[in-house]
This record gives sequence, C-alpha cells and structure tokens, in this order.
Amino acid sequence: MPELPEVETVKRALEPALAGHVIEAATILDSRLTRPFDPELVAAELVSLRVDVVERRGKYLLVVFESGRVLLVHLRMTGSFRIVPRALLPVDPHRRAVLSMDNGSDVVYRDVRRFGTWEMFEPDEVEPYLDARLGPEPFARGVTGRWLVERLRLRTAPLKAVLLDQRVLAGLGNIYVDEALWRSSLHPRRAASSLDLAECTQLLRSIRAALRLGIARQGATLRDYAAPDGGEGAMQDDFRAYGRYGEPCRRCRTMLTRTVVAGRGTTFCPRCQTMSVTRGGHP
DNA sequence: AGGTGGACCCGAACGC
DNA sequence: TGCGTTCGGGTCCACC
Repeated sequence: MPELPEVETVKRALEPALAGHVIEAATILDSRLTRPFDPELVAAELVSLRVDVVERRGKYLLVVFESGRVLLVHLRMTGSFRIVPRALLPVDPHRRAVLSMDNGSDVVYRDVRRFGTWEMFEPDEVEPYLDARLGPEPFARGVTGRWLVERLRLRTAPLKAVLLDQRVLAGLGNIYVDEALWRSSLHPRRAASSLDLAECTQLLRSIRAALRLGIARQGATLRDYAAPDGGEGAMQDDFRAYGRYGEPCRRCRTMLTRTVVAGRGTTFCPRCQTMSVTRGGHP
C-alpha cells in the first residue's frame, strides 16, 4: 500500500523520466481514473505539455507543468508507475494509462483495484485542494512534540485513528502507523488526547524513524507494489509490527496480537504497548 | 464538530 | 476440484 515512503520512492524515480520532457501522446484506458471527467478530454489536455517538476504532498504525486497546471495523482491501494522504452509494452489487463514522452520512453500507469485517481488542476486550484485535505509533512520544521501534543489535545478518538487522519499529519497509512506506535510503545487504542508532551515527542521521533527507514528501503513491496524502475522495496523485511501478529515482539519476545482499530487490521505488542502513560520509549 | 461505519474495487486466501 | 465468501486498504460521505 503506497504510503509516504512508497510515494516518495515513486516520485524520485518519476522525476528524471518526466522533468523537462514533453508529453507527446497520452492514453487513458479506464474512465474511473479521471471520474467524473471524460478520460479522453483529460488525455487531450496532457498532450504537448512540458513537465517542470514532480513533487509529493502526503500520498499525492504532483506532476507540475511549465504552464503551472498540475496533474494530481493518487495511487490509493494498488496504483503503480512503470517507465519502459516505447513499444516495449507487454499485455497487461491492469494498465490504465500511458504517457509517451519526447525522449522515447513510455510512463505506464497500472492499477489492479482501480481506486487510484488522476485529476488536472489549474495553477491556483491545487494548493487549496491539498490544504483542505492534508496536514503538514511529518518532517516539516514546525512539527514538534509541542505542536503534536496541542494538535491531539481535543481528539478523543483512538491514537491510531487520529494518526491515520491525513489532516493531522500527511502521509501515514496503516503500515507506518503500526510501526511508529510499536517504536514508541504506545497502545493503538489510547485516546489521542491522553498523550503528554514526552509521549508526543517520542511518538514524533518514532514516526520519523519509521518513515526514514521506509524511504531508505525504497518502500515496502507487498503483493504487487513496485517502483517505476521495476525495483522492489525492502521495508517489509524490517517491519517491527505490521503484519507480524503471531510472531514474537523484537523487544520483549511476547507474541504480537492482532485486533481492529478504526476499522483497520492492527498489530501491536500487548506487553510493550501499554494503555497507561509510559516513562521513556524505545525509538 | 468530532467520531464511526459503509461504499468503492478486485485478487488472494480461505471454507466447505 | 470448484464454487462461494471474506478480507483489506485510502478516502469520501452519510449519519450519529
């Protein structure tokens, strides 16, 4: 599932293939991708635009054109890109779009579950759109333990539910929330508002450590996620909690437990990750 | 207003 | 074997 580290990996691979290049042809094969807009019209809009830069905000990819317009892409669950030489396209029933670039390469988008979205924005539209949906990047300077404790102060929902809320911090999903909670020894069902400053400072350190490791490992490859160069991530080999229920905790050897929090499968250590205020954590 | 649960998808894994 | 059922996961939306 592409979360911040996976999307960052995609962004880094896409940038050199797109930046400075012109889209010579665009094909959109699935009307769901651009819904409610006509896929043929969106494809026509893309043709002959020159890409300026590729950016990431939370789990969104921004293909910014020289005109200032932006193609906003969200991979959701199973969206992925692949960069291949033109005409080297094996048959793939899950292919949803192709951008043919002026350097002879095709940027191919595939999406098994068809949740992903492509939407064109005018220069001034994209910022308000994202600002309404996303909080700050977890690595932003202004994000501190003090900021987080204030941000959680009025949130009575389970900590895990609040961390999955993109308006609090942008880019966390089920994997990295479970990883961060394990690292900070916090129970996923703790009321978010019950965390004190020390816990929030520790939690933020853990969130950043989990994300940093994910980026260094080029994301986690589960089932069919792959980077645009076809490379697979290695983060799945470094999971401390996510999906490891039934296996021993790497701190205390207690068997990890699986439960459901905020409607999401949740793995945690019933011994380390306590419901009460902790003294010091384990980054 | 904050919290919750269903809808959207479809392949994999599971149950009989 | 073959069929039907369940599950998951990000975001949006209706409802409390």
